[in-house]
This record gives sequence, C-alpha cells and structure tokens, in this order.
Amino acid sequence: MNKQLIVSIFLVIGIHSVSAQKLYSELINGQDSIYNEHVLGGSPDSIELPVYIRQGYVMQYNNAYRIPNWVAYHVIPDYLNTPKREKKYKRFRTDPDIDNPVKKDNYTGSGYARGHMAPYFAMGGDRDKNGKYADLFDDNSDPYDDTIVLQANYMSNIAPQDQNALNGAGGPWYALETVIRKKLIKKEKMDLNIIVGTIIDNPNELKKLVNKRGETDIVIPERFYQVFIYKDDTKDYVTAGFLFPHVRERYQLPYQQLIDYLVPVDSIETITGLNFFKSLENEVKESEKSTNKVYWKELL
DNA sequence: CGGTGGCTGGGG
DNA sequence: CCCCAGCCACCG
Repeated sequence: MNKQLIVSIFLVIGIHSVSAQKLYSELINGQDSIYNEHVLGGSPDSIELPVYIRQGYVMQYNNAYRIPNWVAYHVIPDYLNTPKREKKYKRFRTDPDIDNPVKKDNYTGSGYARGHMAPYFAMGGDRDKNGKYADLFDDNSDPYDDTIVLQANYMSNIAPQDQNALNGAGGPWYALETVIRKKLIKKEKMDLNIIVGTIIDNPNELKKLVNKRGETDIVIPERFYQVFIYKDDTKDYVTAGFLFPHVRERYQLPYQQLIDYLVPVDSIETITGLNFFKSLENEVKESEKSTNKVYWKELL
C-alpha cells in the first residue's frame, strides 16, 4: 500500500465521516458565542439547518448548488487589519470540511470571477486578543488569526460573479464593499452585522458554470443580496438591504447609483423566504425591518 | 508561488 | 494629472 492511499483512507475515515456542519443545538465550547457574534438576532432560516462555523463568518452552504445560501459576518474596525492579499493570502483554497469540495480550477476559463461572499477585507484583526495579528512577514504572527484569514479564501466562501458588472471595479457589489470598508467601518467606525447571499429565481432552469472542460454543477446565482443591521447613535437598530441583479455587461445594470439598489430588508425576506435578525424585530427603528432611505443616503 | 496584466474610483 | 488600492484573471 503506498503512502498516498493510506492518507486517502485516513481522510475518508477520519474527516469525511464526521461532518463539519453543525446545528445550533450542537454547538459547544464557545462555538455558540462565535455563532451569535456573526448571526446577530438568530438564524434567518425558518428551520434549523446545519451551518459551518468559522471564526470569521458563519455559512449556510448549498451542497446541491455548490455555493453558499448565505454567509453572516460581524465586522468592526479592528477586523479590517487584514494582511495584504499576496503570496499565501492570495491563493484560493479547497475547503477541507466539505464533501465534494469546489476547487479553484473549476472556475478557470469560465468567464466568471471567484467572488467572495464574506469579504477578505473583513477577516483580519486580533480576534483572540493576544496582541498579535496574522502577518506573513512578522515572526510574531498569530496562527489563530492567520487561520481566519486563510478561511476567507476557501472556495466554499465563493460564488460565480461577473467581474465587469458586479464585483470588479465599477460594479455595484464592489462599490458597496468599498463603502462598507472605507466609509462605514474605517471612517464612521461602525459595528456592523451583515448577511450576504445568493438568489436562484428559477430552480428548474439552473444556470451552471461552464469551464474549459465543459459544464460543471456549480450554479450561477441570478441575483445577490446584502442585508445590514447596526445600532445608530440613539441605540436603535437600523437595517438596510441591497439587491443586485447578476448581469454580464455594465450597460445591463438597471441603476448607476448605489443608493438605487437599496431596498427594504422585508423585500429580500420575501424573495428568499428567510427571516433576518428575527429576535431583534422589536428593537429595530420604526419597529419594522424597513430601510431608512434618508439615513442611508447620507451614508453612501 | 511568483509574476504579469485589466479594471476604475478616489486621493495626492 | 497620474498613481494606487482592492477586486480579480491567467501563466509557467
């Protein structure tokens, strides 16, 4: 028996027989506090579905579509202290916790970009509060914080996105992430909880990624969304939602301004069947999960 | 893993 | 005005 075979058997028995997905009721040893940090107000799913718990984000993954359904993450100014996206921090990685995991080269030549759901820029910080950070060039670098950054680049945290008309420079997804990073977090020093997700409008007519070897079973979302919740200066919760069509050319975009993609969280709940921040409903400003357009116009 | 290149809004 | 940052792609 060669070494590789032995390793393979070990992987099958040792890892893949135990799912890394967990129900909330199964969480132990501080995993529940990580969960509650990211999934503020409780799971948006109406029934308890298994999720992947990562220090930097919590993900509900769709094994059939091979993309996340939703990814929740909490972000504060310190979390923007992410290493530059170069060398080992640049590489997309196969998620070791997922059966039949998506690999980096599944996307190669498809015409679609590997789009982060939980963004790379929000996966930094001194999470274990030991004074050290993830840093390739620092001998004092922290393995715990390092792992969080590397998990941002797991291919499970990725969905096909058009670079020109969505997540690249000039696209509305990129524009929103830039506002989050530069304005909301860095300048306004907000404490934000965000849930991003994929929308499949026609399950009977799935659009699948085609790479140079042919069609894959990775589903291309027809729309994407992001919903936000944070406390304003009167300590009321404020929410907002953004809904993006997944078009291939910039001229196909319905709006030019980011503010025009702003929608009430309720409308995204209707589309997705999810219920965001449900235990905080009574504390949300104006006692409804409705976007305050005036408020957000000043922020964007 | 290193290197190159495209894109574009914002900043010096 | 150019250059850079932060999204990425692709190649050897």
